[in-house]
Amino acid sequence: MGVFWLNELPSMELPKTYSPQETESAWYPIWEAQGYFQPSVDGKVAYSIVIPPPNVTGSLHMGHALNATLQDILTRWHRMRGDRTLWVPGTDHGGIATQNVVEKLLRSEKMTRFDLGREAFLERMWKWRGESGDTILMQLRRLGASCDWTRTRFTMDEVCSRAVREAFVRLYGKGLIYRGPRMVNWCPRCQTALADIEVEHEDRAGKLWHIRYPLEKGTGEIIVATTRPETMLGDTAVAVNPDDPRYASLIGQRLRLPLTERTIPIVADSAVDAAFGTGAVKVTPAHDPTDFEIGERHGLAHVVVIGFDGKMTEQAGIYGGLDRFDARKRIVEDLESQGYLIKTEDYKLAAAVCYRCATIIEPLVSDQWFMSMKDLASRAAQATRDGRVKIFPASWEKPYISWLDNIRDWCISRQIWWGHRIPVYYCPNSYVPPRTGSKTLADSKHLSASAPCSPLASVELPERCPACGSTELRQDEDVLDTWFSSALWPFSVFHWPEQTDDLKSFYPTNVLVTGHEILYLWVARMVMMGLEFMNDVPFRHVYIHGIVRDKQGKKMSKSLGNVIDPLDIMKQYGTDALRFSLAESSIPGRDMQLSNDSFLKARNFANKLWNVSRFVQMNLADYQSPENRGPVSTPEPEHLALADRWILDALQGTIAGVTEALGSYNPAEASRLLYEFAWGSLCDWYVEVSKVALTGNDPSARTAKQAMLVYILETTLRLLHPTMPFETETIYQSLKPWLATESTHLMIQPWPQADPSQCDAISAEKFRLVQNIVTAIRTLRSEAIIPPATRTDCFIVCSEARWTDLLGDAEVRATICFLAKIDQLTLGTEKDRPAEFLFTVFNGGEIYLPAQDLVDKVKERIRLERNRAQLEQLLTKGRAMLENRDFIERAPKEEVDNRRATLRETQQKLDWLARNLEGLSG
RNA sequence: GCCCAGUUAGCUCAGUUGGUAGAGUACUUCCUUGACAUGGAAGGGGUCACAGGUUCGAGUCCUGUACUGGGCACCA
Repeated sequence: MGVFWLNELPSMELPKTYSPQETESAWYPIWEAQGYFQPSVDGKVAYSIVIPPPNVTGSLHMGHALNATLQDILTRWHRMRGDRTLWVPGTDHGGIATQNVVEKLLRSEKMTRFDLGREAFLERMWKWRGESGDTILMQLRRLGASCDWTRTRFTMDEVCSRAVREAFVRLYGKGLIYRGPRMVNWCPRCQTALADIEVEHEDRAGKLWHIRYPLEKGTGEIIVATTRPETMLGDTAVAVNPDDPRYASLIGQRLRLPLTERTIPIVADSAVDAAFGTGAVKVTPAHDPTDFEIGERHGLAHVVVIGFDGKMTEQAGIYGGLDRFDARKRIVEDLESQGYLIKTEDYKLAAAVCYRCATIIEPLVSDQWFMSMKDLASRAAQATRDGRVKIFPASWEKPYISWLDNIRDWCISRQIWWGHRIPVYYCPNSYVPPRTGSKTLADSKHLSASAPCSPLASVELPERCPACGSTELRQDEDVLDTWFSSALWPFSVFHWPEQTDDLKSFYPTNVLVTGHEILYLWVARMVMMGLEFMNDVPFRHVYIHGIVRDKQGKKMSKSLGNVIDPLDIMKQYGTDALRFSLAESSIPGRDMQLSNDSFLKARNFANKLWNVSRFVQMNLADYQSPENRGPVSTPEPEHLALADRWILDALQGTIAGVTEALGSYNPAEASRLLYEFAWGSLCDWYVEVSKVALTGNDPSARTAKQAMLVYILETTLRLLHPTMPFETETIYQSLKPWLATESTHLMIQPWPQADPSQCDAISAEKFRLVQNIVTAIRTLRSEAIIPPATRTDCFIVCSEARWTDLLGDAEVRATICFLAKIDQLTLGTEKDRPAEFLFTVFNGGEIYLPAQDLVDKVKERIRLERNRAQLEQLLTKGRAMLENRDFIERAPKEEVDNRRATLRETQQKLDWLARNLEGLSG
């Protein structure tokens, strides 16, 4: 339970086993209690992020975990950099999605929302949201999200609601919001209109029915094809292309509409593609957007045969009352039995479905609220064109701008109850829009024209109609699209329209972090609203991350049953491992497939970090941190050994690289660099090398190494903290006795600064040679199957003058001996080489392991022949290149020189090999 | 139909300005040595989807093809 041992045990030893569950639970409340999540008052510049508010429905899924992890990495990083950092959390009421959840609950009680009535239903909604609305926020805490919870918002709290009303009233006043009858996408299941962008297209198997429409007079006929035969009852024309010779003579004549008593005209319209099907189209103005437009052009009547409930209307005659799909079946049967059905084809169609419930959309004419988008959209597009809103990765800019350029007006009214009710009021003398589904187009036009009072848009509940003084005011029944309030989120969270300090300090925010699936639905609209109401963009950067997919590349979804629950991963591998894994997989511009391998890798990395920290700590017992050296002491240059200079150089590269990667929204690169440094450099080499000094009998060398280890580890912890906050904080606490600092928590330590003075390319190259020699010896031992426990002597012939000093250095020699399990290392010339030996080469010379009884001459010969074959291949390739005159003449001189050097090295190695092979046979 | 990505080791994926292809995992061999077997050392394994082109040189740049995924439009 918790990490109380940290506070209770004076030794502060890290437990032997890394168990994330124990170390992760304690820090969050401590950080929060310290007020670290709130913006510091003394930061130089503000840095703010506003969370994409998750719906109050459901709980944290992997997409949320990714989104939140990336935001938290940025937030923690900027906080460490000393910025006045704020991450605002909150939730979205989620409109239709949330209402659907509660309606489902009602259904299990055999009730509908209409049974309850609006008021009781909304009570139910609020109760439900009170019970489960904060679940996801608790889970974000669990993930480590360093949000400022004192600023938590909900899109339907009073602060946000007021902003919604204010925005609506202002837009209405400018004439940018209007109401009117239009053809909209209607979801018969959700019982509401949807915006175009809320309609998804799914490929579904369908049929194309060919139906014969006989001419009213004479014996001719026209064959039309349709995927929705039930709409034929609402046909008011058949259209053909004016240039289609097949039908030229028929234009203006009338057809008998099968199954009805009606006749309909044949009209010519250029929207008809003569090449498709029969070239003749049945026209149903009341039930199809294209037909609606044809109908407008030709003055065709609307015959509404499908109602808002998805059932056939009275106008559908004997089919009235049937569900639209049952009616389709019946109509096809009747057409067939009466000889009107010519043929039926299989047909693949992109069905328009509701993005919330996948029900097939019915295009219907209805009276709705719309928002004019052209002007707002072009300003938004301009903001990206001139760089005020930059999108990362930039490849999303083109589709984003193209969407804005081709925008159509936004249907913002919804016929649901959960949401912001439209702040428009009607008196008895004003036009009242027809209740959806009950009136036709013609009715509402009439009512609108004759009303003496105008509807009243008002932020606060008005007392009376300003025109006629009536106090009998009725509010509009519709609620706003949930994305309307989301669009105001970046400033409504700061109490707009109040000019609060927060609004002034933190708007515009620095970055919006989101997936590309809501780029248009949400991001574009925030930019438009920000420009409109704040006269500035809502964020400078849009960081678009990938969508989490499963191993088959499918989007994770409950219905597919392929979800990986982040809570399970946290339980199994730890939160830090989950975070690291998400960050490391988050390649810019690409969706990610998370596999168990990825979590495993991250968990093992966390474990490695834990253990190297234990190693450092176990070796600090006699170490006193130097005083008055600032928070972390860099060892004095004169005490630095080769390996120290090398790791400092590598650390500088890592600091610079990680900082650059985070700044360019590339957490995968940052994670990769940290993994490589921590594991590949620190653990694999530096720690091993340090054992020589730590176990040796030179106290000053020991102390210097201890200082180095503390410094390197502590810096690594800081670099890793934004990604793995819990583990790094735990380790940091255990390291505090040696830090010579008043520091409290790692979370608020400064981000490491790259220090060019610590770069040391020469030492780096020297150390690489040491690595090269050690690896060569290890390989040799492994190939010759010398057990690790067996120590041997080593004889080196170094033919590069520049390395002889290095290999003469006692410390370097001790290092090589330790790492390669060598007893006695001798430097000499070729003529002194031992008589019996194992042999290999490195980039600067020859390595002999004098090992008389270990040499099996036959095996050794085979081994060396194999090595020779490899080298010869390289040599042939290298020679061919250098014999190519074009290469010599055209390639950069440096490149050619490099090749020459490499070739010389290879040749030399080969010579040595050949000579030793001779020696072996002789 | 248009546009955008992707195609690299058995698997999951990196690869910045063109210069002899990398990681994790899996596999083989050796090792439980006082940080770590959730580990260490070494090794095998790749015509970088295909076909052209540019270039001294292409995984990387250009064109085309195939397949996969995504976005947009049409869909009577």
